[in-house]
Amino acid sequence: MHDLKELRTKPDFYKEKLSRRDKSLVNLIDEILTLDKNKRDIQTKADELRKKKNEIAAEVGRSKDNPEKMESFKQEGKKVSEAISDIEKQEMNLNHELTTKLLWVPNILLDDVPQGEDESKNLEVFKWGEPKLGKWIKPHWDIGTELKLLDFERGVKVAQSRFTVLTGIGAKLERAIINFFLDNASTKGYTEIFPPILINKDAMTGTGQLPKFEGDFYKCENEFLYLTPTAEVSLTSLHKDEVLGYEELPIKYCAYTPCFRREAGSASKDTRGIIRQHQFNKVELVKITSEDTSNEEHEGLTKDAEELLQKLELPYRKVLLCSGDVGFLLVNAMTWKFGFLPKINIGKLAVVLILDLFRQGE
RNA sequence: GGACAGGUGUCCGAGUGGUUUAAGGAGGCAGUCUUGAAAACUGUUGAUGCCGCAAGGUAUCCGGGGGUUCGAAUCCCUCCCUGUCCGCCA
Repeated sequence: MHDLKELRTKPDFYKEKLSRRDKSLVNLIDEILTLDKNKRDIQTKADELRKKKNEIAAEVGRSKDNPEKMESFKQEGKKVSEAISDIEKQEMNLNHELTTKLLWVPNILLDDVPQGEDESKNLEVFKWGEPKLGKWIKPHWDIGTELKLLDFERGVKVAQSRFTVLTGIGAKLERAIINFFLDNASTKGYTEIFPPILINKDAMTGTGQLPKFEGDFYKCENEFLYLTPTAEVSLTSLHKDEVLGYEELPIKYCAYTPCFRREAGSASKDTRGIIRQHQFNKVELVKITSEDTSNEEHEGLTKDAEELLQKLELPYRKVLLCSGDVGFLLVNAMTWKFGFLPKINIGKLAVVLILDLFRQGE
């Protein structure tokens, strides 16, 4: 969540930066500023009333020996309390509306993000290897089924469509890749973490997943827990509410978790095969850095991840996403387009500014 | 799932409805003493919002939320968390 005070002090800066994503965000900022003004007015009024309440309550205490006087103070106090209760309701509504709106303000993009509305303006920055095309080309769902690596029907039997069962070599391959990624990360100095798979609401909100993506997650009934959509949530929340010294940075974490997404609203998109699953496995790399080393740490992280593709001899193109294509939480994003299937992202790498999650230490 | 005990400031810890301030201690900071340090003594020391040019004022904060009351850390309800014991069980 953005700092309201910052936003109040330099609204034009925010408007300019945010309109790179979407012009309508300017209006959102204006709405927030108006709400903020109202909230502060109401709060001042409420403070005055509460002061009066405190004074009257003290008078009641002092007039113990005088029942008549005491009674009259009590009556007065009652009236003030009622007025406070009214105004506090307004205060609460305004506050609620204000934080909700604030949570809907996306992160500010870094300057190097190319301007553009859709993926046609994305910028290819690097290319590695050449895809080898042959007559034997088949879609992965055919190969997977024929070699008995993937079983789509039985996934439905156990769960639902878009839950796929990996069998035999397929299961072993999945496990091997996870191990390969984790081991590689360990040699690069990332501390391996095995986090909880269920995540509480605070962590989900702190990392910006909520309220924007509510509906995209699986949620436990009668519990305030969500199935993790990405290990990023738990890894960055590990240090929630902590003050970190510069000497502790950068902190480097890696984690394997299964990830769960409802993929609501994307019913007809990339449904075939294992591209867009409700449950998938991911090895996540996270660095917590100071602002001044952020860029070089990001570059290092990119390299660490890219090395895996090269070791696996997978040709790829590295693409910098444009302003219209960068996700809500991200300040910039690099994505790897895999082989000759231009539509498929095999990974996305981004600088994520988690505002409100860390306080800056001295 | 059941029973009990807890959750108070940077930390420890007192506080079962009221007189201006959440007692006291530790730690931190400043000072006195000392060649210097330690000890001792004295003083000081929270966060956040709002108003104000400022000095300052004011409100909120005792796990979260709600309620009772003129007044709540304190009483009631509810949820979360921690500990101990019991039951159940992949």
